[in-house]
Amino acid sequence: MDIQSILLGFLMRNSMTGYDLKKAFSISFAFFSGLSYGSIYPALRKMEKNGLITKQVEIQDGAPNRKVYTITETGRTEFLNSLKSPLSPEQPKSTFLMRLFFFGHLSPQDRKSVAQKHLGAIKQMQAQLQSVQPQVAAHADRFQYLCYEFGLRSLSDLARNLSQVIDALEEEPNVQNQFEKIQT
Amino acid sequence: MDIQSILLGFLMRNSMTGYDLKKAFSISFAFFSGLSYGSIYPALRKMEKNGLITKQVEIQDGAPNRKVYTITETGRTEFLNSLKSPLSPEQPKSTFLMRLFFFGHLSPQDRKSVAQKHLGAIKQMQAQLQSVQPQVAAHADRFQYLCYEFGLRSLSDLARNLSQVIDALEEEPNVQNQFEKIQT
DNA sequence: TCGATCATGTAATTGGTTACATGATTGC
DNA sequence: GCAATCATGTAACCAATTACATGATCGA
Repeated sequence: MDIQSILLGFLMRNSMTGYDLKKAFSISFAFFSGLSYGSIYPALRKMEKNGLITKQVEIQDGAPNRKVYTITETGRTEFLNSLKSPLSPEQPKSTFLMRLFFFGHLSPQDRKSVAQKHLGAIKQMQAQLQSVQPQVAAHADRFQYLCYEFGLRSLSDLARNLSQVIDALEEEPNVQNQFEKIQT
Repeated sequence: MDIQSILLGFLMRNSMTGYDLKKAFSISFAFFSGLSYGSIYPALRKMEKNGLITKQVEIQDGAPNRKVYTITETGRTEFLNSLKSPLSPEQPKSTFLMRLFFFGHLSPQDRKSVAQKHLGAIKQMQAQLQSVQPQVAAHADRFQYLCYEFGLRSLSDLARNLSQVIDALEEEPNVQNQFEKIQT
């Protein structure tokens, strides 16, 4: 989903300034995307030029004038089409996967350490996401709450998947271990 | 993992040309990353300048001269450090998640259709990945095979997770359904 | 008085992709 | 005779980030 569709999506509900938009998805969208002013303002300008949104300027004293953007009918149609358009296939491009690929170059201890640290980080994210449950429940609509649950499940799936890798690492084809097995 | 570390990782085993490198990860790395010449050649040049690799030129007749790159001791150290460096936290930035966030703007039928099509695409990827199992088993080392299994599990986790969303969509708070429930 | 909030925007940089340019050799 | 493989590279472009620039007002 490109920046344009995301901005349109938020503007479907309310007219907003670029500043408001940034805040809006810093709150509810933070988990999957973080957009900066450097991409928002140019995008808004382009969308206005293309007739997807209109601008009303509110003159202000101290601060720069507020530019409130409102979605047009064209914009609404465009957004709804983009929502129904085929999803690009998602690649499981995990940062961990690339490391694992080269794990043969690390010592068994280093492998375990890297993997375990990563698992720790994931569990921390999980805990953090769980802790915001009340806020999400209070503000999200039904589908946004499904998003939240989907995200939580993704994280626990990832944790489980990683744990299985760690288990496999433990079963190191290790001379010492084999010896011990015979001994006991 | 940046392009530099990936290239170094492949050069750890063999000296190679840019062309070889592209082939190497078109085969084994395809699942998580696709790099183009437009990024490989400049990267190699930069790495040579930084002393991570050295170049031997093999004069050729027809084709452009082969430039075989070999990793240096500095390069090896750099690579091993990057392998042990902390992993950047991975965001579950799913293309589907962003759609779901705005599902309130679609009709129940459109929602189900979008979600189900996506599930279909994922199952297809799964089948395709399963079908290359023999080739992977033949060429991958132990850790690369763990990668493969990790990837497969990620896909089935994703499929299961999506199915749960679809189930939740079925339980549409729908007047018709409620009426039917009372009737039966 | 100091930091946060409101509010806009640009410039430099990053990290890539795609398309273009060249051209011999080998196998079908 | 035509496509694929070998082999290099550049130029244009894209989508985004980060840092910079400006400046008032309000609450602790």
